[in-house]
Amino acid sequence: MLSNSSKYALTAVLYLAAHTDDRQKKMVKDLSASTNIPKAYLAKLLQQLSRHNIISATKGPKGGYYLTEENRNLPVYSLIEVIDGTQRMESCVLGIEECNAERPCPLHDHVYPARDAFLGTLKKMTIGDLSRDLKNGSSFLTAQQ
Amino acid sequence: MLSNSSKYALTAVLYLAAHTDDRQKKMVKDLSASTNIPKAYLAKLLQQLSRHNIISATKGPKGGYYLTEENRNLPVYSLIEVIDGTQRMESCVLGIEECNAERPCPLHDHVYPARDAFLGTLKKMTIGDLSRDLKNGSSFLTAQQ
DNA sequence: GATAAAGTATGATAAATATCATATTTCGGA
DNA sequence: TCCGAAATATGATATTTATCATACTTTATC
Repeated sequence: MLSNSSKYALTAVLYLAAHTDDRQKKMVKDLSASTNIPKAYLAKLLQQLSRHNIISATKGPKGGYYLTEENRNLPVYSLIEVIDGTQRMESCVLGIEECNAERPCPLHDHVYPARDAFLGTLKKMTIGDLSRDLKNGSSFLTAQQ
Repeated sequence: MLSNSSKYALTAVLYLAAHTDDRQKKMVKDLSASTNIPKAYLAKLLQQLSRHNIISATKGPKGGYYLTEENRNLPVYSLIEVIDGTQRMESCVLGIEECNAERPCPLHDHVYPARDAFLGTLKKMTIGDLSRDLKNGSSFLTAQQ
């Protein structure tokens, strides 16, 4: 449903949410090792997110990526928007341009309630919200070792 | 959410459901024209579906693609399975292998109810079900001309 | 049975996505 | 103030997905 890029990006950002703040930062290298995401690819994704102010970064020694309080309050969907754009999740399931309640595609009335609930959740939940379970050990980012 | 291929395939099959039966068949060429799906690409998709008995075909003059009663009773999801496989829709939103209720990813509990409802609908509704609205003019496969 | 009209099989090309590599910029600390 | 550690920018390669093309097989009809 999400692109690989979004999956990687979201995983990395949730990791940052659980393990960084203004004083504790993480380098791409370490993030890559912890999340099993290819380093160079991850670097590119993080750069995109940083450019759009979804995450924070400082260069130089002792630098790295991290999340501010502001970053944490962004909805999960804002990250997906930056990486995948809005089209992928929001356009008609059949790809029909002019699909709406007045002129619905055959799937419209049947699947849209569920899909809208799915999207609604992504738009409502923030990065910080999701990281809470991670921090207290009731959710996980990697398979059991 | 669906691949382009699945979107095309589903659109074409719903068109077949509304316009064909054992006696009224449609050639790829006409299907392509009616649905605005590239002809050669559509041909390949229909071949896949035919090979997996999702749709029916007869060769030679007067031949073409069509849906039997049996074809109509297949759930929409069976078509998606053939084209996209099951992975795309059913695997963890974050792509984590071992993600389940006991060891959930951070999104699991929040988005899975909605996603399961979405998938459930695709598995419950049949091609025939969806074609009914099309036939009586209360749903549409193309944008207004 | 010859012919032409259809689907079938297979492979080639194009575009998008995922992945890798490398040079540049910024900045902390000796 | 200079060195190295980090992100940043840019571009190259590989893989997947979408698209096109073409030769082959089956079958209705004359």
